[in-house]
Amino acid sequence: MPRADTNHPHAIFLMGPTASGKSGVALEVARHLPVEIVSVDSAQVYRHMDIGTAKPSTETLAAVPHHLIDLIEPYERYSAGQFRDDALLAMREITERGNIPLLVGGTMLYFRALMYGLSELPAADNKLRMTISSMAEDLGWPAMHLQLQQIDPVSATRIKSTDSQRIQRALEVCYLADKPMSEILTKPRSVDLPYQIIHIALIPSEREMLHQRISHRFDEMLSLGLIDEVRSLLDKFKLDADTPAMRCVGYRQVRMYLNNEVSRGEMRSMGIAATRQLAKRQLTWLRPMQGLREFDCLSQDLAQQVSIYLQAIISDGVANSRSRQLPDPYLN
RNA sequence: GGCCAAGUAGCUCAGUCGGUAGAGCAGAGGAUUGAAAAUCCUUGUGUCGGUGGUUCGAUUCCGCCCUUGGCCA
Repeated sequence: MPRADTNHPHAIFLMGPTASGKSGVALEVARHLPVEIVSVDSAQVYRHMDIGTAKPSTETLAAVPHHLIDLIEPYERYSAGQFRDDALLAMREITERGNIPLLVGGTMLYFRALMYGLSELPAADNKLRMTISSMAEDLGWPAMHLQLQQIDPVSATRIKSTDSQRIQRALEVCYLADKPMSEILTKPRSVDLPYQIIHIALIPSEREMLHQRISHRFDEMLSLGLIDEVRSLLDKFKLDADTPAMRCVGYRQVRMYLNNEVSRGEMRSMGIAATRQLAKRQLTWLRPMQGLREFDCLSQDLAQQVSIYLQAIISDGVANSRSRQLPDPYLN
């Protein structure tokens, strides 16, 4: 469990589902506190993917320092482990400048990786993944699950035989490490997060309202030229359906439309539905977290509320004590 | 106005040779360790358009009406 030392500098975690207004809140906070923003977003790391990822405008990026945006090309791959390294480095540099790191985003696995660390698992290996995928194509994933059962029964019990992605990862880890993945997971993780963290969550009091915002926002993206953005992406890079970048919400559906797999109307409703489902999964991460300060993202003066709250805590010098008591979700 | 087809879950539709019904999608809940905006799990009671008739029993068969398509005038 991360131990908070009051000598440690502050850092702010601003978490919330898509379309909850995180960016607006962050900007308001930046007007009152010496913060630099660290994006916690697995889609905004891609260059050339601006409209569909709701990336901050160039003016905003110029006005307030932002980090971990536009890191890689759309054919490249990012990861939770890479994020953890990048974020810790950015945070250190920010505090060395005398500023406060403000981590803003909706990729909850990344937040978890920061808060609780990651086990020392081997990184992804493209060649091995391709080998496993082509084997799975011949034999089917249930057979691959059986294979996992041979080499790592503990993981095979935990992972469903239908969960292709986790079966692949587990096999990959077992082969690369030459031991069962489950064995590595039992070793203690090093959690080195030398900050007093202030946890904030933006939660909608009414789901229906968030849904309305989501569909408005998707239409807005379309009118800002999302389709052209995806088209030029596909022209430039030859991305197939299962590259990580093309699995992003919106991009996947527009790609299907450009491929004549669905009509424009279907593309729109599928994109909106995918965004709603994303928001639901993000809320599922947030719900059981203890020690969060929650704000209703539908309230009119949300940005002011959060900003005032943060100014009060930071001038006190001590983060709220509850935020130090987050239980480790990996221990049960 | 006449003929034909269709009206079943929020949507698209299956089905019941008469014993009150089930898929996909959407929605809801959950899981989540280097792809995570990913991947996966759980979750289906609805005047079967209305009304009258036949029948022990009608969403199912018959009559009439309503609505929506299409064709003919």
